[in-house]
Amino acid sequence: MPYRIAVVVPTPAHSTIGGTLTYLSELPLPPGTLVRVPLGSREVLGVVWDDESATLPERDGVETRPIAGSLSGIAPLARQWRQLVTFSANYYQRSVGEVALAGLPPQLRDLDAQQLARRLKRSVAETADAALATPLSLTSEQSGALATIETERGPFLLFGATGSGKTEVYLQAVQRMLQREPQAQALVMVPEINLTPQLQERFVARFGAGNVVAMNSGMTPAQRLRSWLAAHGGAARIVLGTRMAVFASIPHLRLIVVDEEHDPSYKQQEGARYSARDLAVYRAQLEGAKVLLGSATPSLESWQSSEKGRYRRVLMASRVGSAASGEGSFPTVRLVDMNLQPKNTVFSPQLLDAIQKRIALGEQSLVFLNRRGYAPVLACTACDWKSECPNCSAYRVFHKIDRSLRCHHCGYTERVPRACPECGNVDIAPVGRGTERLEEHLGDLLADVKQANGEPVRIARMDADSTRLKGALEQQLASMHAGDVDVLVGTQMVTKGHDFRRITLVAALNPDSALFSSDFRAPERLFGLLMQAAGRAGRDAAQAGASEMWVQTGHPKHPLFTNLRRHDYPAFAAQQLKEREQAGMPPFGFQALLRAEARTQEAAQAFLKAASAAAQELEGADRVTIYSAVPMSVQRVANIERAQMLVESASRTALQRFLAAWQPVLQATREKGLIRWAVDVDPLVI
DNA sequence: AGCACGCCGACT
DNA sequence: GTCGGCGTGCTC
Repeated sequence: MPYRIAVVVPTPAHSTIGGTLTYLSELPLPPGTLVRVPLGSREVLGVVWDDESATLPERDGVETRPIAGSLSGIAPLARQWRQLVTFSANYYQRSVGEVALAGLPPQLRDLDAQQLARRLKRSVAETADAALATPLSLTSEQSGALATIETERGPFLLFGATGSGKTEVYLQAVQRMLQREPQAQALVMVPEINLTPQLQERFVARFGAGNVVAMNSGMTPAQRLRSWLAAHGGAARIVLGTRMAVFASIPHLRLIVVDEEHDPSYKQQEGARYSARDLAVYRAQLEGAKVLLGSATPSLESWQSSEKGRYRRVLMASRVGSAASGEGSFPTVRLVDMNLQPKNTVFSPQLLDAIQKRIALGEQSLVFLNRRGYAPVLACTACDWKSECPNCSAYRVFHKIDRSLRCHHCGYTERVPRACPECGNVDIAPVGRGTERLEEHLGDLLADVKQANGEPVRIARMDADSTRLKGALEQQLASMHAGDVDVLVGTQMVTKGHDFRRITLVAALNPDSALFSSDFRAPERLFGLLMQAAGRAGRDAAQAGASEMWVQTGHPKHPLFTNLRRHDYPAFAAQQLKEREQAGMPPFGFQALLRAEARTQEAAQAFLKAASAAAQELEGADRVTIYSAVPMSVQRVANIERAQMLVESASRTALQRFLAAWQPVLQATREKGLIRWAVDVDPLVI
């Protein structure tokens, strides 16, 4: 007598299958069991789900089919994991099956029963521990932070300056928890895949390779399966990964660490657009685990939560190794008023002079500019031709190294034409500058400058282009550490995490665009970026007081810089939060975006307008504001037109209710030429 | 998302 | 006369 079971299958959000499907099974399978089921003409991986009201009605004419098999070697996924998936699917407006299957390693789908059994056996076999590094001794601030984390409930916002030793706090918080509970597991998340190797090294040195597994998108399918099985089986005590790791199956999860919690990389930007940081807080609550968010410049959302007491703020103000917690242990911020410089000055004489002094001292400088390539546009000097991308509403960037024009949106690349394609004029010139041109320009400016030993100055560049090849990043980092570079030019990539001990000067050349951006989060990002960049200078406490952060700006009196100068994040946050509150912006208001992609801009907007009109009829529509449909800032990418529409509410619950009611309406809305649409809840970029 | 079914152009 | 373009629609 077969049992009827509810199963979630991988279907995208707006297919008509949002809930569970009913299958037949000879055995009663508990929720969380992995099963293979027939779906249409193919066989897919599914998860047995809690049979509640979400099950789609079994319709006449559609026969209920038996499951094809179950993955009996793998323990069912825990109730808390299923709850996390269900919550995420509902909150971010996707199907449960899509979120569930996206959270599982892809190989689980592809391997047959024997292959899986082999992998399982192998994952159990290995646990050999090398000698473990001993914990570092702690500053009183670090000990205090640990004590708070031990004794209170959280969530915790570890507000720690760069260099204050947050990583050691994570390590010891994990260590204490693992020692206290023999089965306990920890999840440690980092924003970028680039940052995993160095953190992994530290965790492996402390806890042994057998206890630590990594999870990020750079791993091979086989590695991912291995890590997943080790975490799911409980053998891996520590899971270290990027945002996807928030969905890892960790049955005895007791502690979650979110490092650099303000980092926008925690927001997934395709498929289910979840915030791994927000889900970490939710998951901790589900599992009864502690959660620790760490940052020197927290997101204003988290900061506001700590102001209101929803999060417990833990402060670590001073750098490890500094004599006292005085201002002197942070780099001095020097603002250069570019209004006083000749127009189009790239390096002010003061900054150039300061860099030369550092070179003479044998110290390193870091110049950062958030734009890669040689020049963002190439233009004809005779007619109005510019290097537009034929497929996107954007300019192709000039890369001098391989004389190419590259579109950074769709990847379309061509060799630079010899002459203007419009008028034949041979004089086509770069406009503006990126890191390549900056490196070249700096080379000219410092051509006659020598190091103390009489050798010429060594300038290097580090950005997504220079580190594309495998091993290139590691090599560049190594030459920085070895002192083989005097001045490093780079994009924001260089400001993240890397521990450059010899840098004593950091310069931001032109950060002004963020001050007056239409994106209300631009100042928050800029402040974080500059604080991070400043944190690169003087990581060695001995030099910290003598190091400098230079900012060239046309607005030296701007409050953002005033607060930067004082290293005063709380004052910056207070000022920003006041503005946000007055404008009803997050975290005081809640937002969602409806995005549409279509053949034509008209079709994309027509869909949004129809959705808007239909929304007026819905219950709860009076508690949200729906703005007009507008083209996205880059309106066309790869010949697809894009438009979006903002929905706002003063209440998160009201917004959620509205979105849930809107979903079926959106699914029913057809528009000729529409390619796809998606809802982005709590969008980071508007 | 896949994968089918379904109706109109250039080829063995 | 068929192979194949990708437009709509379904999957327990």
